Amino acid sequence: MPDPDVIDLPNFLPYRLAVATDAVSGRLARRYREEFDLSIPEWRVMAVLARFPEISANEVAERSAMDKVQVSRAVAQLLRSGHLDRRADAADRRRTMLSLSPSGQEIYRRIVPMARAYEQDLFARLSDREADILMQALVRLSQP
Amino acid sequence: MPDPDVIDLPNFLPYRLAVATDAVSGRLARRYREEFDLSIPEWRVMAVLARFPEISANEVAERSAMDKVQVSRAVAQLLRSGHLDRRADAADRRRTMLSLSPSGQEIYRRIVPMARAYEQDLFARLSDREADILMQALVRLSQP
DNA sequence: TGAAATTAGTTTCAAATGAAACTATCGTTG
DNA sequence: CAACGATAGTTTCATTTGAAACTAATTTCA
Repeated sequence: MPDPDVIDLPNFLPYRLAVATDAVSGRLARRYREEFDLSIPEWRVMAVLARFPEISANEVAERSAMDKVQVSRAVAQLLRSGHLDRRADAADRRRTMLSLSPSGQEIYRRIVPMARAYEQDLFARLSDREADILMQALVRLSQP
Repeated sequence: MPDPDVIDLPNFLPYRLAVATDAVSGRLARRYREEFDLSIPEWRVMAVLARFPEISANEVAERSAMDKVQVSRAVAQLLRSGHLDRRADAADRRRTMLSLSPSGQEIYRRIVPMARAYEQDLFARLSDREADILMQALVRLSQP
């Protein structure tokens, strides 16, 4: 019977969640880095732009759970490595419209199977029902 | 029906996990900081020492999913703020035995109800069965 | 209209983090 | 027992990250 005055870290939800994310993100980050020389923020930007081409940096931020500073830095790096194209918005010259360059599309095309396979590897540890409940629980925990 | 060539970030498990952890840890970190002026690594060290008094820094690292550098830095800070006591191990003078100081115990005693209440707040978003499945799923995802 | 407030995005500076090197002590074995 | 390797913990240095300040363009509204 657990002592109510002492917290058992391995059973403490925020800790367990952080440990799981460290493990899952860590392995994935290593693959992005080794196989594609991308950081996770860079990958997120590419993933958003693959799904929503020609959007602004701010819209990328909204769709990737990153702030505008993170996006700005990831975009700068992706421009350096040639995976992104950027053009000024004629209607509002503060905004810049972003999209994957041909090289970015090519890399993205190669990332997708790896990312899917990795995700499948994770889901293989769970039954379908457990996976559903997990995904839904994570959404609930994300709410403010 | 989902496009197999495009990944939908909000439904991608590693992303959803990272977003949930950011939310959960972020809110908690803010409270530790505001109410107790502690970082999460410092809190982890204290939580481990409350449960396992008089252990070495290495043992703290093993029990807190941190590496020895993180533990060393957190311990240094906790010594500065007076929440930890440290004494050399007579048998092995490389090791130092750590424990919560009276002030550390006092802080810990005040943290526990806050941390439990916060965790309860999270679990309140889930049914008991969902919570069980979530906790178990997180353990499975943490495995190498 | 035009000054003030807002928005998009970047840069700066300080603090946090990670990897590798380092110090000190201990254990092992020739 | 002396040299060598292993272990506990710290420090250094480079990179990453976060918060705030900044620039440039746009919108608001007196």
